Amino acid sequence: MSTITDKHAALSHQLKACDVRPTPQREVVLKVILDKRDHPTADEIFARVKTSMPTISLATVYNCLDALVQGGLVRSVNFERGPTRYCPNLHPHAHFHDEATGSTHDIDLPAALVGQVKAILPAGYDASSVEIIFRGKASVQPHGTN
Amino acid sequence: MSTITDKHAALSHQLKACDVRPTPQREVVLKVILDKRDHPTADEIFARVKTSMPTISLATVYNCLDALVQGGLVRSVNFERGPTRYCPNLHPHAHFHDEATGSTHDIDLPAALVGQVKAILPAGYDASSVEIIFRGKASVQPHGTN
DNA sequence: GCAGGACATTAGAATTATTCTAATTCTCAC
DNA sequence: GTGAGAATTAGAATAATTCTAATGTCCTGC
Repeated sequence: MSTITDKHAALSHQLKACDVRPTPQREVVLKVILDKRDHPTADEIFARVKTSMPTISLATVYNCLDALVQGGLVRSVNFERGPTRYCPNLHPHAHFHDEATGSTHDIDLPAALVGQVKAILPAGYDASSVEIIFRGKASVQPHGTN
Repeated sequence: MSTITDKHAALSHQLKACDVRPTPQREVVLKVILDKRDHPTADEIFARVKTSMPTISLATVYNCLDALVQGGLVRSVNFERGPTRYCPNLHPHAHFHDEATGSTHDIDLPAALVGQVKAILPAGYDASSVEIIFRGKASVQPHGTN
């Protein structure tokens, strides 16, 4: 039982399940996002992927990320003027952007609150998604991630 | 009573009240944001300002916008990968981004809901601001703005 | 009323993030 | 195994924003 092969098979399977055609590049991109769940930018992902796949190009990283977002395997988040960041947490959650450190924390979002927030929309508005972003100062570390 | 002078005096006063040193450029930038409250980008603001002040530079528009945001006279909003947009609505409100038309609608935010949303933050998190962004389809026009 | 220092403006270059292009290569269904 | 469609690649192109350095403007203290 090769661990490498198992991981590969698992990732490949996960991609297929989401209608994303599995390729080595997509598997590695997904893997690095899952491995270090710290909301990396495309550039950071590119750097990490290059260590195990030095021939990958930045354009491919962008393409893979788009495919993964489309397939619902990762979420993209944007803060202010900064570059897009990617997040493997698929539970409904808000983001807290720590202004002091620049780090991003996931905040669990109770289903009830999502309903209440969507309820403020007047008739005629049909929201497919809601994004809640806090900005401020955190005196705790993100739980296991960043 | 010159209308032009009155408007100028009013804008100048508004800037001073917010600790933003009044300059002709800042007044015109603020004026165009207040006149057409449609969440314009810096480029759009630049184009509008140039009609009344053809010598202004884009860098100045960015500087003025930063000053106005600092002074709390306008809010900046970011959607996905798009350019930053500016909003003169100072009441607490969420944004609805219509995916079909690309237009942005302000959604009034009840104070109670803001409290409930902030209440989901665990101890150790101190949010200075919350931004709520909906994405979806609107079958109504924004009320007077866009 | 005016000199001086701090702050604002300008044009253009530079930077950053992202997308596009066109040629090559890979994946999967048959 | 083959072929059609999709993915990858490197590099150029674009878009949004910031930086730089020179010049101009505002307002305080005299």
